[in-house]
Amino acid sequence: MNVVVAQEPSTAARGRPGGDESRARMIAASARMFAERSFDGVSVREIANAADVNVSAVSYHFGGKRGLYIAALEQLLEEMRPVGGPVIERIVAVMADGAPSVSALRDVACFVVRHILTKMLSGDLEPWVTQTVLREFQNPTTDYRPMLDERVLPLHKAMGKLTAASLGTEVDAPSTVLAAHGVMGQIMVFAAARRVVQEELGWSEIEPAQLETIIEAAIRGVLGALGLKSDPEAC
Amino acid sequence: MNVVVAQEPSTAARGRPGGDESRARMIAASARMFAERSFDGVSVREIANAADVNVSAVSYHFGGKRGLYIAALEQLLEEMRPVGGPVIERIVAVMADGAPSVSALRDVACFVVRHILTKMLSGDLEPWVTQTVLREFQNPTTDYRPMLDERVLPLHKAMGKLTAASLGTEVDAPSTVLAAHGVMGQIMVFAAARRVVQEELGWSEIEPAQLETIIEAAIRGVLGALGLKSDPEAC
DNA sequence: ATTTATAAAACAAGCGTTTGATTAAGTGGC
DNA sequence: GCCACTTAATCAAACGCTTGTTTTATAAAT
Repeated sequence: MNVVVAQEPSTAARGRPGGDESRARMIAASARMFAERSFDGVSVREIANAADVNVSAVSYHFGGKRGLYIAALEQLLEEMRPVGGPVIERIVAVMADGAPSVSALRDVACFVVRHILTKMLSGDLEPWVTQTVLREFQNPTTDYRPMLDERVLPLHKAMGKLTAASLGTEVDAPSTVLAAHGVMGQIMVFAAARRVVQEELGWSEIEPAQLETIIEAAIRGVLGALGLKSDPEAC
Repeated sequence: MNVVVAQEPSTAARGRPGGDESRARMIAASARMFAERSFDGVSVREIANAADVNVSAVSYHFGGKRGLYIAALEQLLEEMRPVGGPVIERIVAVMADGAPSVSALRDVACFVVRHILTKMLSGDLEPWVTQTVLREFQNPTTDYRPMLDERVLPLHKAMGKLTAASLGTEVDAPSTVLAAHGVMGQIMVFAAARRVVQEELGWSEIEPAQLETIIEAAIRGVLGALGLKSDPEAC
């Protein structure tokens, strides 16, 4: 996780410096631990050790363990922005000019699959970031509500528009919403099952060649599910 | 979760009775709690309260919290048997007579989708049972290894056979394995996202009519992804 | 002198497990 | 049939440890 330390404005701050760095280290260390072991599986002392701060720093800077947890989620939310943003923009753009052609729909569908899988499976995002998203998707909680509201559902809305245009159904029809979920399922399953896939195919890492194989398989499936000509080589 | 209490043989046991009932109640209460809040999020005292036993009963009967945890997982494993078993049998059966026809492949694919979704989304399995499976699929752990080895991977192997026959690819080719994952993703996404789907479509419960709508959408998507004629009404 | 941050120590609460006593059953001798 | 003994299960209390938070002192800056 890349954590940006806020640059102070030119007016000098008073007091002992270093709080920004400490807060950043605590957020970075804890975000990963919370993602991997969830809230109760991580102790304040472990976070403090990993972040190289005193154990009381968590209460001092964040008001307590839960405050740090919320701060870490907000950081994750920010990290997720480049995943769905471009997809939504591309889908909205292709719809802007009236009913898009089959060719245009295929191009968008190909882009969607390629972009999301590249973001999720290459080094851009750590695996546990996508794990956190998937867990929230599966079991929505109050804590992660913004993740759902601001990242997942808008992406789903956009996918619904692409699906409606491809299948010739109404955007808000249940069959469209469900088909869009099916399409997302075909993409997200590779994030969810990345370790299982690696084990089954004997891949120690997902290198660019393997990523391309996954993208191609996913494109074929998604085009097929959308009723578009499923020939990924044309992408 | 239906927990069966072992019937004692005709020879009477010595000692105070009731241990079987207490163990069953502890397993049932804890399985759900572990699924919802994972191991560290549940305390022995909470389990004891929910199961109406003394707190020391966990250590007495199971050797401790972790022993109970393992026992609960084994129970879940048993619960999952009727989900994948019939699917594997059906796929194996259709392959037994050489290359199946497209019509036969469609029938099997329809059955697979209908069976799995019916098991997962109707009252047959509690939502948190499927949540546990999905969590293990996403983040395989030592604890859940049998769930993966004995339930999930065999089902995936069978799905790979169906996929290879449908797409005309080699069973063990990476593209087949990945396409099979895509197909499973299209089905499992409805278990994973059941709460999100309910919220989006305004469904308070997934009644039989809604379940049928989901099944139909999933069948259409799966048939499309498998390159089979995607007309679910023919199922 | 003030403000901000850090550190060590302590606190109260909860944790999982153990201990010793009690209860509820069955068994065998008389 | 009654009683003593054995076995299995349950109970309340206690234990040692870990938890998140607070307190007080110290350090580093303006």
